[in-house]
Amino acid sequence: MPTGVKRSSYHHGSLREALLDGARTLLAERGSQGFSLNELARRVGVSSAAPYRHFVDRDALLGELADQGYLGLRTALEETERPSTTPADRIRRMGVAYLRFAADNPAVFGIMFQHRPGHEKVRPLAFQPLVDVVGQAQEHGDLPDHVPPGVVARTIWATVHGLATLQLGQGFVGLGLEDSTENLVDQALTLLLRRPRPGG
Amino acid sequence: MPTGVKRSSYHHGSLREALLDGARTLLAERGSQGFSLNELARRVGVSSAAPYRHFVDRDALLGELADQGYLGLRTALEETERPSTTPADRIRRMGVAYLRFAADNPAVFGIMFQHRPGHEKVRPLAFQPLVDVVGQAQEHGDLPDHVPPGVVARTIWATVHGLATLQLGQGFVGLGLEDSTENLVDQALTLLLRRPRPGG
DNA sequence: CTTACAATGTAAGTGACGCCAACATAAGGG
DNA sequence: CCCTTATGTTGGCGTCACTTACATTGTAAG
Repeated sequence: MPTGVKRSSYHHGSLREALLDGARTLLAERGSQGFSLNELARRVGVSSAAPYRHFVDRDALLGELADQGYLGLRTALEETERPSTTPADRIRRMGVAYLRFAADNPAVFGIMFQHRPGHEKVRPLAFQPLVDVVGQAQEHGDLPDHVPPGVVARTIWATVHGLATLQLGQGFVGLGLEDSTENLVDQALTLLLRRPRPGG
Repeated sequence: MPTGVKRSSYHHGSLREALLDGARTLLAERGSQGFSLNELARRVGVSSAAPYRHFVDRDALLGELADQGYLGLRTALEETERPSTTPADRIRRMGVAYLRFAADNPAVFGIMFQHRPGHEKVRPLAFQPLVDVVGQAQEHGDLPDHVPPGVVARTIWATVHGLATLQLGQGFVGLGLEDSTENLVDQALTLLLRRPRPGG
């Protein structure tokens, strides 16, 4: 039964999924600060105590959304694969995809990177695609290979993650450096990658 | 009159400063999520309505702490100056100072980079020392000079900021890449700076 | 000095919040 | 069919941010 639709029976039928779906849109509207479990229950058409049958508390629900966010981020990074391009280009596309994901899901992105125990399990999954491509870029000569790929990937991740969080928090406003997402990523990664970008 | 000390007179005398001081320690204990204006008022020994004589709402108080945080971050970056070292080394020390600031003031750091209108004025102040040193590093040949210093500084900032936020959120846990703050910054900036670090 | 006023405190209350305990209803297996 | 378990509801607790009306004090003009 879809979110927000009145039900006739006492039991909802698929409340857990309805809560997760409703939480995503409520988060998009109100942000992670303004998110309210009571309002979510109200929208789904259920009492304010019902969600506690499916999630131990508010943080457990948000944590589940974060876990799903890691999977979504991973597939977003994986989907940057294209036939016959260089690893360096793939890294650029991953960076852009990362910023896009953050811009499209700002609240979930924020929750993903607050410290909540348990995320150490699922976060490496989103990190792995980058490590793989960095290894390829090292073989291809686009990145120094005297450093383990994990360390290089961590640096690239930090750079892209920093761009994403600063952009979300309007960190670049007021510096006189207005740029598009693509330029932001390009200018940053050009300093890290050894070869200049093919298109410029 | 210091925080938490009982007063005899009806008026506090310096409530505004006492609130800001108490807020810093309360934030350190509870984090920005668990921070409560009521508890702050209780600790300072004043009614829960009193803070509203000095701050329009909770966010205004936190915003003021964020503004002070920008000034503190700026001085932390400025204090990395040493006689007779290279600009590249100065950049490394700035990076370490940035991570230290974040680790020492995690809640304030988090508040600083959430989007709150007004911070566009004071944030460039903390950004400026880095821009200056990047310009020197370009003249010194440690960074490419065919790109404006602001753009290079933005990339370095993003990298260091990413390291800081990921470290705060335990982002590197579970990756099998445990490192000290100094190593984290060194390994990242070595990829950005052209010359290898003198010590290694 | 007094008296008016502005600044700064309190008390009490509002609606929303997260969460809990006790109870009601339904679903499903023996 | 009945009994257990899962999954809802009602009502309530304590806390929160914030407001309104009132109390107290510092200050400065008459």
